[in-house]
Amino acid sequence: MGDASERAPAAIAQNVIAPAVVAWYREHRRDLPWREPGFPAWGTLVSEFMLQQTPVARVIPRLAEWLDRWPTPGHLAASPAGDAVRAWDRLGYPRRALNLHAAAVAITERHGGRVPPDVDALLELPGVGPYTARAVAVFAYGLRHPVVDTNVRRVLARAVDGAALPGPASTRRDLAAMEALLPDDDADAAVFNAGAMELGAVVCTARSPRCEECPIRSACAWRAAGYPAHEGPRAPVQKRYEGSDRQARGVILGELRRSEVPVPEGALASLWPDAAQFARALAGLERDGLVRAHDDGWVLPD
DNA sequence: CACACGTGGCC
DNA sequence: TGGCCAAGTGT
Repeated sequence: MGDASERAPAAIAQNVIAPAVVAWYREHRRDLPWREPGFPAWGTLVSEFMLQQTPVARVIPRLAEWLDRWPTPGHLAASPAGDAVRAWDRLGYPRRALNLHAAAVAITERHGGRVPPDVDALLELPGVGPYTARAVAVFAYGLRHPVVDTNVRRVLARAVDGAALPGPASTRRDLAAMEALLPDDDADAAVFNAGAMELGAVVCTARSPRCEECPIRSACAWRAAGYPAHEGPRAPVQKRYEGSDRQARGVILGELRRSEVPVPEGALASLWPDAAQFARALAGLERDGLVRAHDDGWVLPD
């Protein structure tokens, strides 16, 4: 008896949620650069790197500059990694720039300069995890995979689980939950993935969701339950940034980005009041490959 | 699995 | 003001 009673809810959800999200997306999608027809797979990969934890609005101008300067993986691979870190500017988490450069080198050396379409090959690239690999496979190549980001996790938590917010992320469970809703057709599946992300980004938002505008409100388990408040473990609160090691790293790297010549360690140290913390931050940057020791001080990597 | 990892905008 | 949040990944 398990089969029918367990499969039925998923089948119903797939028949209701996906078509509604797809129809809504076709009507309401934002015009974003990476959604333009003919946008290259390389552009998709670059945009996904930039979008890892950085808001869309801040990514758009940097992405355009980046692709103008490095229109293919080969172009980026031929530049020093430090140039990538500089061009990354203030997008945050600068090791993403380093990873993107390393990915460009790997693509050039192992994939003939073409961004690979398979999830497994993408996962082997530095800085590419479960989200980015599937996003590229789906949005750049139209393959059928579930794509789960923070927006999708929230939509699923509400619409399917009836919870205000997602619990702790579990890649395996989250992918299975999205897979259960995914249309069979490749193209429909890709649009549904994009639509679920878009829905979470503009309607089913973390704070003040606009449920009146939601295309799946009639199927939403959270709504049916009366919008219960979040219970259970809260996501770990981000540590204070002021005075943190992260801020110290940011100050050091900012100075090196700005300079075309090696910066003496003393000059860097003068930028941070706590000497021990400065030393820790600099050592961490060196360990991450974001800075390199030079005869006359410190520089960005080659 | 928990935590480190930048930066800026919003309420 | 200060906490929360943003198309995650690596360890």
